[in-house]
Amino acid sequence: MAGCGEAAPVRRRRRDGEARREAVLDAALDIFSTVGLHGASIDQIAERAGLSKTNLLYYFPSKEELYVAVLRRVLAVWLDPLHSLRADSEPADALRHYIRRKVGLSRDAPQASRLFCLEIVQGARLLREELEGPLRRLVEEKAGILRGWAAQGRIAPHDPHHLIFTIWAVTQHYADFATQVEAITGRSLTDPAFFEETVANTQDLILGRLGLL
Amino acid sequence: MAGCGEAAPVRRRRRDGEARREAVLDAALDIFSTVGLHGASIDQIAERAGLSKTNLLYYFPSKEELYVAVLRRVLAVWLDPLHSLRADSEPADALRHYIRRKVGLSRDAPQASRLFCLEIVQGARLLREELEGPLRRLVEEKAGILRGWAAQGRIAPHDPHHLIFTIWAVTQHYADFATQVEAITGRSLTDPAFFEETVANTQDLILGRLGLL
DNA sequence: GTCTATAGATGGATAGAC
DNA sequence: GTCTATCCATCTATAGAC
Repeated sequence: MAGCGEAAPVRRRRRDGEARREAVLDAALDIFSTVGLHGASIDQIAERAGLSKTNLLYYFPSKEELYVAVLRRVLAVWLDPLHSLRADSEPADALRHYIRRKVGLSRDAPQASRLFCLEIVQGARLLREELEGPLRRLVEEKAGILRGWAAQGRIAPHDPHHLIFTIWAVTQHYADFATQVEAITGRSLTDPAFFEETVANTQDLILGRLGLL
Repeated sequence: MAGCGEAAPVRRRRRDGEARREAVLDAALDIFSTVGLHGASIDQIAERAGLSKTNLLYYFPSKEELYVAVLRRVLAVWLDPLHSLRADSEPADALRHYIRRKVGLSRDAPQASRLFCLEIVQGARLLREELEGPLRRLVEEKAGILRGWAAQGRIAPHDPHHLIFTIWAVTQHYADFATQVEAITGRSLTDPAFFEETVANTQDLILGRLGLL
């Protein structure tokens, strides 16, 4: 056991493997969100990430496991803004802020939104437990806050589930259906004026519904 | 050339071939809307339609042409309700009716909505001309009607594009994200009470925004 | 960790008989 | 119009050298 150290392989920067995994996840998001799970090939993803197919399979054991890894990452980002709805906030401010963040995500992470959309539309085979467990609980908690505000007369009576779905539907539409929005209006969220219009329109819609305008 | 008639092949009911094509299109909609273009195999579609793979390829020359045929059929259904927005209607009635029809489509033809969604989310490679041509013109016409109503003071000032996108986003959400809606609420549009709630909620949202409540 | 080579399976599409 | 047989491309995943 003497003489260890000399024969050791070149040591790259620590966490280099982690960076490589991240690169693969980024590339996979790109591709999966454009052509779906079945339309993507490992080869294609590997090429975009700058490594070989075989090498990619060293980091992720199968295409499906890579896909799920990307999905989990996306879901975390996607759920994050909802946490900012707190019982002790001013309802109008909190909702304005939430809507702005959601539209911001549609602008800054449209691929994440699209991948999530593809998975849900196709039945969420690989995400079902996440939806029925953590997501359901989170929505229930936030619905409780909305009901509380309504009971205190701070916002108009309404169905909190439908309200939340409405916010999701409208804000994500500008990412998921960006192709259509652009075909019809010639504009997209990367245009700052269009972004602000979209935020304002959605805020007016929701706050109006709750008697906050 | 004498004696014709005896040797002729058994003549099936007229338009039998057409019925066969329809069966294939139905099966293809089922499958494509669940697993996407690339996730579907001709074999699978043929089996569901009750014929062989080779035979299917007799009716449709390739998988992609079959896919496009299904898409065109879907788009026609999808656009139809918008035609009912007419300048000579009463704004509140016309919008209520339009929203009810759209939610009705989400209940009765969710697969069509999902297939359309999948195609748009993935960039509408095979539908782009349809979007930039006919759809864009149709929306422009209806936006004109909304602007007219606003100019006459019959509805509040607003951006007609965003208004139309909002209606689409919310109504289609209940078809496209039905999995998520069901995971969270345990309910779906096939439940008549939930259907009516959804219609009423969307109508209130839109009519409220236009000062019609 | 990265490579070459290849196994093993699927699936789109065609040829040609009936 | 429908069938059998088959070709050929693609793609996932593994084996094994370095």
